[in-house]
Amino acid sequence: MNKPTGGIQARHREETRERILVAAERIFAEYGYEGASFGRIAQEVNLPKSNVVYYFETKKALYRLVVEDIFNVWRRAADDIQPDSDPEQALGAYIDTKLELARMRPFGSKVWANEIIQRAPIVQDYLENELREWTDDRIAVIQGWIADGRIRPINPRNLLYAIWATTQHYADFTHQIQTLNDDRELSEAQWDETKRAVKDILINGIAKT
Amino acid sequence: MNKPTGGIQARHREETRERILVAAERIFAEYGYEGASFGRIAQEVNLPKSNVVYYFETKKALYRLVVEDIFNVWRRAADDIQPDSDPEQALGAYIDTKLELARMRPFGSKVWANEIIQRAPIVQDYLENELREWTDDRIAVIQGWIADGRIRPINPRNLLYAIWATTQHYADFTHQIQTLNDDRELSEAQWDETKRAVKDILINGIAKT
DNA sequence: AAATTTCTTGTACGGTCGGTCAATCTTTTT
DNA sequence: AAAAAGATTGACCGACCGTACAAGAAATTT
Repeated sequence: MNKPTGGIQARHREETRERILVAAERIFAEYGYEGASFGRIAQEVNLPKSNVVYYFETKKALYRLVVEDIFNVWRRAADDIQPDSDPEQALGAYIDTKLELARMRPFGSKVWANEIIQRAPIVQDYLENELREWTDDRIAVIQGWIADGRIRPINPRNLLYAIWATTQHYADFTHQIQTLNDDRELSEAQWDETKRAVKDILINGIAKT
Repeated sequence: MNKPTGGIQARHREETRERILVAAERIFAEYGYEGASFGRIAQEVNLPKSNVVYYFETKKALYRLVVEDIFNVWRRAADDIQPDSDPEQALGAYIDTKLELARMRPFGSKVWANEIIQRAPIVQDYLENELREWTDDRIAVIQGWIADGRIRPINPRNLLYAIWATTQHYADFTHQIQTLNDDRELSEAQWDETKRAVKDILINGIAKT
């Protein structure tokens, strides 16, 4: 299906689609599903509205691609949570990666948050299948760590939620955090400190004494 | 300004305003600011659209009242965080109250989340003033606890964010949590377990060893 | 180079929305 | 009971939105 480079047209097509997807992620994040419009997205990428429609057919289809993408990125971030990993190391790396994603892909996170807040009208099937399965797997791993006495017996589900909540907070609530940081973006040093502190708080909560 | 009971009209007025506000909180939460409409809110309370408009003039004004309300409820929840409180007790009570609010007022939390995600187009002044001041006060208290060696030296700001993120997650992501709970609401027992687990994870992260 | 496919773009349409307005009804004030 | 103030409601308007469509331009295939 994938011609090596494709003709001029095929290459251009992919570039344009990608540009639109990036813009759409931002617009959906900042205006919500209803508030976002083809018009605004088109303006963002300097194309006529009808051209954007040509590439993605419907608003819903475009939105779905954006939501699925961030979900898959997050899923990959937890690949290292395995039965034979060192718990503190694996969870620490997971937190680091999630925070890195909060920084680099804040709009995707916001779109996801919006979708869930509104009861997943578009991607409920994703939750029922991929997310549920994936979550149960991770919980089983953590359960195993507890059974082996490698971490304190905390509720794995609530631990996972705490990690998701805390890491995604730095994406979804960026604006609030910046306002409380004298309206300035977090500096490199502040991000490092955040990673340190989040791991400190969450992982200290599970480590064997 | 407050006549004891007011006439029939005044009492009815307050009742109607309150009914509309409750409905609006839900509709704004589930559809977002743009997705919510006077029409939908009116339908919810069984009134003609023009009557709802009569009471609140503009959509923005109605929305603002909803957002300010949840903010004030949250603010009151932290009254016990004082220099001479016992840190673990005070933070534990704060977490309990925030989780109770996540359960009882999930829509308010969702509206707030939406507003922040979209960069606070309506209540930015609130963030710059009330929120900033209030937050700095709480941070100063926690800083004091650390200076007195009553808790481990964690970054107070990140601790506060972790508490907000984790507690509000149970409101904002209710739908995801329910989906991962076999599409069922959390039971009384599960809420108790959640309170226990969240305090366990977060407070264990700060306690002196 | 002719035929075909893909892309670009302006126009138009049916629908919804926030908000206005005037007519009517109800309550309160005088 | 007359007058004034407040509440209810349906009709309406201009703006915007998602989407369909047609016609031409560009690239690809034959």
